[in-house]
Amino acid sequence: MTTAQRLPARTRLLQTADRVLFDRGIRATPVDELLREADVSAATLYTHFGSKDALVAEALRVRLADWRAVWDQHVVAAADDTARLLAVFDAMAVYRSDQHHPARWCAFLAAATELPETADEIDDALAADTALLAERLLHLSRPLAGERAQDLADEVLLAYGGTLAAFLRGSPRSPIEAGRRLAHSAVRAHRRA
Amino acid sequence: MTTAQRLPARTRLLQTADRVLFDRGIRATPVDELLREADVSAATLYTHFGSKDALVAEALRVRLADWRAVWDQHVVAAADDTARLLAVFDAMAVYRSDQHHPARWCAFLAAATELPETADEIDDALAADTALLAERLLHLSRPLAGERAQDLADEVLLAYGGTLAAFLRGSPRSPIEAGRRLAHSAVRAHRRA
DNA sequence: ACTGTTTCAGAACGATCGTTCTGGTGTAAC
DNA sequence: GTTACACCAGAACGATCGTTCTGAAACAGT
Repeated sequence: MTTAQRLPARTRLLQTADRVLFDRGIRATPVDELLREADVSAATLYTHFGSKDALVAEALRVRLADWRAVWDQHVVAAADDTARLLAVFDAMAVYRSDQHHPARWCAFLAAATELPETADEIDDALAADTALLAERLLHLSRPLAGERAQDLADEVLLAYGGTLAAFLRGSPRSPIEAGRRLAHSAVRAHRRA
Repeated sequence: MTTAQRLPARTRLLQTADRVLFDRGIRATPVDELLREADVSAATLYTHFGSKDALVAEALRVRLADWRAVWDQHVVAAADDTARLLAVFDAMAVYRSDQHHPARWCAFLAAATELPETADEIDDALAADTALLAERLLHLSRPLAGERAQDLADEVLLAYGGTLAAFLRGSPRSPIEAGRRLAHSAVRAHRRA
């Protein structure tokens, strides 16, 4: 058991937080459980992050960066404007199936629900997620809907959020397929107009 | 201050629970705060409900019944098949603007997020909400999409859930309008097919 | 070998919260 | 007037949890 291959405690904590907090619930997971799973002492956590909330906020920032990268790949790989806009659903499928990023549904919406009126850091992370989605979807909607791009972007954002809510609800069975179809019909509606 | 006009403690508790729990957060609201706002003693709460979770479950059941009634009214008042399917968005607008039913977003999805692995009663309430939505939307989709009614119902359910998630996210600004447009384009897509 | 840094295990503290207990008041039926 | 029931105020208990403290081990750079 050499220490050579061992990742630093901070990294282990972040990975464990991402894996456990957003899958079992943020408030439902006590700090002690994180410490046990990450094999880290309490003192180390609090020297690195200062509080559980700050760890949550940092885990959200990392998650957003990862998600953004996955989404990027699927946008650049898409063939045409429609595929680029709908790439968000393909990215979601890949991101969710990735064993390194389990989650009951959306980590950001879960944080907003579980932790109302807490650290500003967490609100900021949620705002950053929403801003990324809104800006990108608007940008990707422009070539398809022109002046009506904002409406189309709003609709695709709703289809995205509805897909996430469907995971929480457990219905329908294939949320991503339904979400993609929904967004697709929104695109067709705007192209005709 | 005669006692004549005073509602029974059980009713006051349920009304307060509906108003406070789902607006400020279920876990974020301590029992003591409910007791203070309902002007009820702790002993009374526990003789009537047995636990906070049971009170939450009962409040969810009442909320579902109220929501179902409002939705009903809008379905029967609708002019044609399309309006009947989209009536769920009009009902949402009315239900949300009703001062007696404030909420940060959806009480059922919030309960599922805030209280994972708790009382079965609460899971049952969420399941009942999803079942009501799924069955009704499927029924209302039949005259519009025939054999593809399930797909259309899934899509409208996603648009509905996305609208709720948009309230939590704060974006877009007018979620119900966007949700309605989204569902409308789904209907048109299925009518053409 | 010395020093600074990182990390550890584990106990302890303090606050919050759900729940129960004690003892009692007010009201309505008979 | 007594019995029964609904309700009250407030203290108290027990459990959980975030956080801090104590004291020490492992390791890196010089």
